[in-house]
Amino acid sequence: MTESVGDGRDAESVSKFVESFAAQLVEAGMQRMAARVFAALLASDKGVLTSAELSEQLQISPAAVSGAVRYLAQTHMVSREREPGSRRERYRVHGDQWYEALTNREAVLKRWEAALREGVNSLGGDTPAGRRLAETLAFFEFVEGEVAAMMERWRVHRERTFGQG
Amino acid sequence: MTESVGDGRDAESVSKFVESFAAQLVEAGMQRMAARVFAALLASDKGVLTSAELSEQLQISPAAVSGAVRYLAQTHMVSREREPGSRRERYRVHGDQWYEALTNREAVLKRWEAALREGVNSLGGDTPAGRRLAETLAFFEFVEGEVAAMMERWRVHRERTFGQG
DNA sequence: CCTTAACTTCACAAATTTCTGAAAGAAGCG
DNA sequence: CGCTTCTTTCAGAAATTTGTGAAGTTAAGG
Repeated sequence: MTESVGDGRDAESVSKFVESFAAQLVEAGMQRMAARVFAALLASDKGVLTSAELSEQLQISPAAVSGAVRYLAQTHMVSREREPGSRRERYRVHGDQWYEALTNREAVLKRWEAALREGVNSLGGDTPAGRRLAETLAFFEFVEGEVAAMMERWRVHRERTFGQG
Repeated sequence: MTESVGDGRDAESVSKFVESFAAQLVEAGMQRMAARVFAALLASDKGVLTSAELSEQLQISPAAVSGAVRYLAQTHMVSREREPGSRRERYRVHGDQWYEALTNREAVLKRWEAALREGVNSLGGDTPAGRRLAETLAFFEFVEGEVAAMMERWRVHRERTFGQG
């Protein structure tokens, strides 16, 4: 029998996964603590952990958990719940919702598009640079539409492969 | 008539675009100098600038240009050329190639997938957490395939909209 | 209401990243 | 071949980011 994290899983394996997956997320630009918290939730039994559990499992201060969760909630990677009749908060990864958060990046795309649109206007759509910016803008607009369709196909594919989990 | 950058475009407008677009890229995780260099190339007349031009236009040291270009070349966002018979190097954005660089991120996805696969193995595919990781892995594999198809559709769409630029 | 458990905010110390000037390294040109 | 011009590397100063302890805030439970 292996040592347990409290819910019966192998603490060593969990930690190893959490750290290596988090490292990849960090490399892709996510804040370190946010990445670790997210990975820990992914690897948890129910996809739910309390602030205290995260603090202990990851060996970080409650302040760090708070900051990480704020970021993750803002970007819709996790949701926060309050158990009724308790001041203990629980954080959850919701399969369906974080895929979208990860791929959509609506807000980011929108801001890129805004900057490009301004560029096209001020440089003029009839200059070589203006045309290049316009084409880039068109690319992002295209991608935006495609991603929506792709997520729909994923939902279908997922249903078929995993049943309605 | 507006002041010029040397090739006849309005220096003020160009700079404004470069800085605001670069700022968005930085927010999305790109290094600041790399983002500025890339934006400057996008907004340049021919999509080509020399090291010296970048250095002067962005008010940064040759060393900073060197570092930024190294990053951009590694990630295939720009290509470097050397004019034959000169030790002056030129850097170029190649419409077609940087779209792919931006969307593909093959290497990144592959590493995420590797970390997830290890997680599934060590936690066991029959545990709740293992199943969650397996589903996440399936999602990335799905996305990987979709992106390739999407880029193909973009090429067609682009051809129709902009002609064979 | 008052106590107390839990989360959040804040100021600061530590670590990391970023950019520069200077020196070293290529490569054309005489 | 050495000179000159351009690029890269490197060590360090400066700025930014990160995580913590401590104080502050909110709300449950007596």
